Amino acid sequence: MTEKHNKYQSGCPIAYGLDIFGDRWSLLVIRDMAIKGARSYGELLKGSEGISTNILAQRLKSLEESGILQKAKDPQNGRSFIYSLTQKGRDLAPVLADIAMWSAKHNKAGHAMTGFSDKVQADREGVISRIYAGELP
Amino acid sequence: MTEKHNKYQSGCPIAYGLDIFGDRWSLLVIRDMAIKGARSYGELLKGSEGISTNILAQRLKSLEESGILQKAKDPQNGRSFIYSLTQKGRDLAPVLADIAMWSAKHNKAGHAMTGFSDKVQADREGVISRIYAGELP
DNA sequence: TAGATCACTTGCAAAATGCAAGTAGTGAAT
DNA sequence: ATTCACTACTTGCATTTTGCAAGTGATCTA
Repeated sequence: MTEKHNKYQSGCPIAYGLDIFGDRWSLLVIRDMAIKGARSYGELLKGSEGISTNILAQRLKSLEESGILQKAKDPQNGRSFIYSLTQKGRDLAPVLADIAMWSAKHNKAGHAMTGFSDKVQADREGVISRIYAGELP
Repeated sequence: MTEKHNKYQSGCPIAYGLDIFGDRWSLLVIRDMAIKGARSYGELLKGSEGISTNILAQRLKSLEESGILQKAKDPQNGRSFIYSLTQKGRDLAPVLADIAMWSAKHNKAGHAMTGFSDKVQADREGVISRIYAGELP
């Protein structure tokens, strides 16, 4: 795995993160894996608010190259692959948690998927440590 | 201020956040205001890793419409404006802090602007509460 | 009152995105 | 053994967004 994505490299830690997941879809893919337990291409395609298939393929490749996730053959089904977050990917749990808390506070129109916001607000640390451990929050 | 940006509206709290700041530049603008204390168009233009002027203008408008920041005339200088984060914008401090902590852990090549990472690692809560209060971390 | 500042806007090329359709390698059923 | 379906993509092309360079207009400054 090689670090790429250095298009905007500046040494700033915020910019480093954005260089990897600072686009419309990457964090949604990570969310689907971390929070919803999505593991296959098909699940991710259905999960991410209508991401198109070419963009999903591109993001998966890019996130794999950045060490956020890994791809393995499904031993149960030869035509399918299993995507899973690496520790580097699971370490983004606090970011997901804080965005959810921020939205819970500021999105007055929110209604769907409040489950995660609720869990985070009730027990932020517990949610984060479950994601760290590779479990569902 | 009207809530727009509902292009991808799904009700998910993560998607709500990404809808507002899920692009290459918005969080960098917010970072420059929250962490570096940037207040004018010119400072933001110089601060954000080479953002182009049309994109900066666009983002400032969009972030203002989303209630993240506000724009006021500079009473000292009639040709200049003062941009400042609203509480909604300052509430993103934990997100910035966690991205910085994540990068500190995973970006082995990092060197510039480690000051913020160091501060966050030493005293995350202090950094966040100073940003909440509108101070520099 | 001429020149510099500041905050943009405009025009155009280049890149990223979105959509629809197609492909390749299994697996399952006949 | 062959057809059909499933899974994970790839490809082509139109649309949208971005990036760069240059230009505009309203202050301030000398």
